[in-house]
Amino acid sequence: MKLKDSFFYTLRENIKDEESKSGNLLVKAGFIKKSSSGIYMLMPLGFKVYKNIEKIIREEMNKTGASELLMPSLIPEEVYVKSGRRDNFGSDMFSLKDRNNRDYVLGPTHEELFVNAASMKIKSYKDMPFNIYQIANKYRDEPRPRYGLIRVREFTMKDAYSFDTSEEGLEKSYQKMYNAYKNIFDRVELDYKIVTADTGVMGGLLSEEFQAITDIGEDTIVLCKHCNFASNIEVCKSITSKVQAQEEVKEKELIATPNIGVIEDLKKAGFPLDKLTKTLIYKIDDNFYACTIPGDREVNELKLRKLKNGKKIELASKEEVEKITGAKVGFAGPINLDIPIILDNDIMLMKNFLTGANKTDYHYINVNINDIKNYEVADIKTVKEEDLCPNCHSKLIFKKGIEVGNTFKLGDKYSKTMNLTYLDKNNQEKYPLMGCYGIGLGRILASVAEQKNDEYGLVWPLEIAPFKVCIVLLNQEGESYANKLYEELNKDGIDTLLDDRDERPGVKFNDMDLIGIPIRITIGKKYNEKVVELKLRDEKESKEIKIDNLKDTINKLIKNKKNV
RNA sequence: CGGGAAGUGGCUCAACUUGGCAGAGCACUUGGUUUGGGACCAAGGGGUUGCAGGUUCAAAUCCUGUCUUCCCGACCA
Repeated sequence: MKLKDSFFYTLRENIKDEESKSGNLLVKAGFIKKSSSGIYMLMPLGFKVYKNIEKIIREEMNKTGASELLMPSLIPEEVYVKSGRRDNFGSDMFSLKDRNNRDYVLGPTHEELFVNAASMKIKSYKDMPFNIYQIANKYRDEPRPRYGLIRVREFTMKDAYSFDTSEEGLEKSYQKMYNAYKNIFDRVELDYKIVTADTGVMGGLLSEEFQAITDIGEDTIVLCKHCNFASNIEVCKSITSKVQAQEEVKEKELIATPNIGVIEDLKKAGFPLDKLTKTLIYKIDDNFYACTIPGDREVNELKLRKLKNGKKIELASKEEVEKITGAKVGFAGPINLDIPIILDNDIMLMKNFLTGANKTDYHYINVNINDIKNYEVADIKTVKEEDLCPNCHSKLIFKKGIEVGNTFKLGDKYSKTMNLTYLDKNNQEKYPLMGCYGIGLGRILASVAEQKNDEYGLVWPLEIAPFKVCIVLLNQEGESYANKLYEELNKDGIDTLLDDRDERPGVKFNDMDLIGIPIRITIGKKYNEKVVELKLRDEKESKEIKIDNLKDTINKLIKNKKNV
């Protein structure tokens, strides 16, 4: 790209509508432009980065032997009704009608169509394993798009689907993808962690997320300081950090606690925090449960819902709580309740603790497990930082992450609902075992931008940078040399940009810094002495280089960077 | 969906409280001087103030409605 006669622009001021660092920088540097909420145009520079990411993904996918294909975006609604997922997606689906008043949706994900496609081949156990994938747009009407390209409504995703006849086969296919994903995220130089996660609307057996680490991450990921344990907080097992209390068991006692309902107030009233518990009434599908946890903890609704195999979980309303407990909100407790009681496993280690009395303005103190009848014990609380690692019992730390990739072992969930079968060796009808594997291209672009920038702008990793080299032409006598260098580098496959604009040096330097080109060649004052300058975007100082050595140096730089 | 904020040339914002010719900086055009980290001088072009309605002699400004965008939350591969 020669800047003079091409569609290149940058903005000088921050964009009001883009608060996230990546969103702001990408718009300012002319990589993207918002079209409407959660929908963006990819401008030439952004499209180049996008294509570089796409290329890496395609290369790594093809290396695994997967076959690329392309699915439509417009899909009859019926397809999702059949698989039972129409309701799961609800209003997250963009839906529309065709001229004959038939219902269509814009595909939010493509498991169903891939199963349909797979059925073209799958007849016998001999037809597997295989893996098919596409790089295509997905549409999800997010309730709240945000952070530039991070959470959007139209986005490009690479989604792959593997089909196997056995657990071992699925495991093998899964590992292949898992390794390909590691290669991909290593090549784009993302700082990421792989965590175990919830299977969510995908369903299935196992889900692992590839999380880019950044402060604006929407997920909290739990890491261990010592071992390699890593989990999304949603599913992170909580092992107790409490020790069994060693005191004498006392007799429970009803005490008046007028207007002191919430934990904060109980603390202020002088009750020791380690004796406090709280009991929350949850409604899972249509059943109520009382959940008692230590006073300083939070219930993990996902874990609780899964414990009861529920579809929908919500806190009971004020009215429902009052009806169930016979007391105002704030005084619920596990004693004398008519609904199932779930105690967090930490409660089992406590003695002489405090609970609500199911009587307005009263609590029990010195409650012990024996005072509670018909309870169930489970891990229902959310882990905290400094909790113990379920794996090695060191301390846990938290980080924020953006989910840039996700791998699922689906098992036979979709082959069953969509009735995809094959005949095995014994002429028995069986369901193939599936895996599905997604990567968000825009999210990679945005996450890298979010992680790699400085006060001057973006700092792209070499392999996905829109251009690897930029030539800043400051001395008109060097013009023909600049053009020659530009042609030669591009011919050698080194994507190079030439800033031949009639601008002041400061403007050129600032623009090149803003758009984050890794290698900068300045043709300036010393061109007459056959010397140019070379500066790396992520280094402060530039160095002078003889023209004769320039191409060698650039080649070496690119080679070395790749190997690192 | 709940809470908050904002819509004024391409961008960032002022004028709104107290109604009276719609402004500045950046960007753009022309001329000149400049030329190694976002130059300077001069002269220009560009806006039915998100949209609709109302009040008024007069509305960017007051009132009503509506749309859009962002932020916090809820939700979410």
